Amino acid sequence: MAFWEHGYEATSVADLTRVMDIGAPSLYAAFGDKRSLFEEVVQEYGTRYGSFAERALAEEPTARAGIERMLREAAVEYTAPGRPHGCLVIHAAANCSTPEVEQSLRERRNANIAAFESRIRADVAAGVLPEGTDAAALARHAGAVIQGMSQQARDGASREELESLAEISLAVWPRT
Amino acid sequence: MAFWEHGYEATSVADLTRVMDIGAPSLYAAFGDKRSLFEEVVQEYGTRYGSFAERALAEEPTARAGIERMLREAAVEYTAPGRPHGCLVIHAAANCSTPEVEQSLRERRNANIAAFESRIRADVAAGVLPEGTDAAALARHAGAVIQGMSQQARDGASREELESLAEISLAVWPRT
DNA sequence: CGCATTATCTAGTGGTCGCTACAGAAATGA
DNA sequence: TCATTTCTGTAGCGACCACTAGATAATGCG
Repeated sequence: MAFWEHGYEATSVADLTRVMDIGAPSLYAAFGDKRSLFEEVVQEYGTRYGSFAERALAEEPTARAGIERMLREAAVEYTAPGRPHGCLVIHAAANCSTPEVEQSLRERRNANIAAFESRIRADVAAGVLPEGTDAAALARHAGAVIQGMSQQARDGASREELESLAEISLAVWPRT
Repeated sequence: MAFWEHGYEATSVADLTRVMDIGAPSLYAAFGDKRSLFEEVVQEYGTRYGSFAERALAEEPTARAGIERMLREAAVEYTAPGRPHGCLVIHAAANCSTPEVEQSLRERRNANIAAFESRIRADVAAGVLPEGTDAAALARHAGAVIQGMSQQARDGASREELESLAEISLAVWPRT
């Protein structure tokens, strides 16, 4: 939660020991160092809060339906009361002076866009989407919309505002 | 440049004195403190690098043409060689523990989206865009695309990739 | 109970942060 | 040329950073 809200670098070990209500030595005994704790937090975040994206992509019958559901759920997730707004993976390592941490989350973001693209390509191959569809651009656009939604959630946008943003963004898909 | 690349907080005064090649006391005599120097840098950035957005919006005859040009120019600006990728206003105050700095850039971002919206509303009022156009959603979408482009530029996307992203995003506009 | 082991707390490590007192250098005016 | 003023470089301020050694408390086991 602290990493999520304030990012990797702006969250001090003193902050962590306070919110976890343990002493610093216990933290280091349990997790090794701050970096390792952060990696575990990222993984936990991925399974608990960030999994809606791949679930939507896997469960819906088409790429377009998957990304539509993903964006709609993102509007809800990113503005959920009682937890930090936006996405940890997108923001927590911004302006981080530990290159490994920054790189780790960067790879996650790029992997997500690559997953969009391959899902779209599969639909093109299956004839669900027209032949000339620019899968890479469509994937990058979905990624940009999600990243922008996360940013705007942090900047105070409401769930409704993000939902109408998500909905209008679906107009980029080829008309079938 | 240093603030642009590493953000407000991750750029230390020692970094600044090194790249500016002056002593710390000279820096404080000239700018007051780190915050004031940052504000001046933001203003300088706005007039030198960030002005393409409002220029595009002001010079093009329609909202759609303005935002199209803005997005295309953003693809070039955000990947220009020899300077940091992405937008200072979008990234430099991320995860910043000085609330005033974070708030200052947040207001700039929200003001940009508000400017998009009022430009779109003007076109709706003038009959250039259809009556039922959701100006707020269209504006937020353009903001999300620009923010996502900036993020992806930082994550290594090329100019061409951002250009095709920008182009495909234009499909959200009502067909005339 | 007595002892060994584990966990936790206190206190402090060296380092860096933003920022500044102070002394010496450079520039200015007469 | 000298006195005064402005600037700059050194050196260091207290605060906080991630991290840890050593003392103390809690626990498991015979």
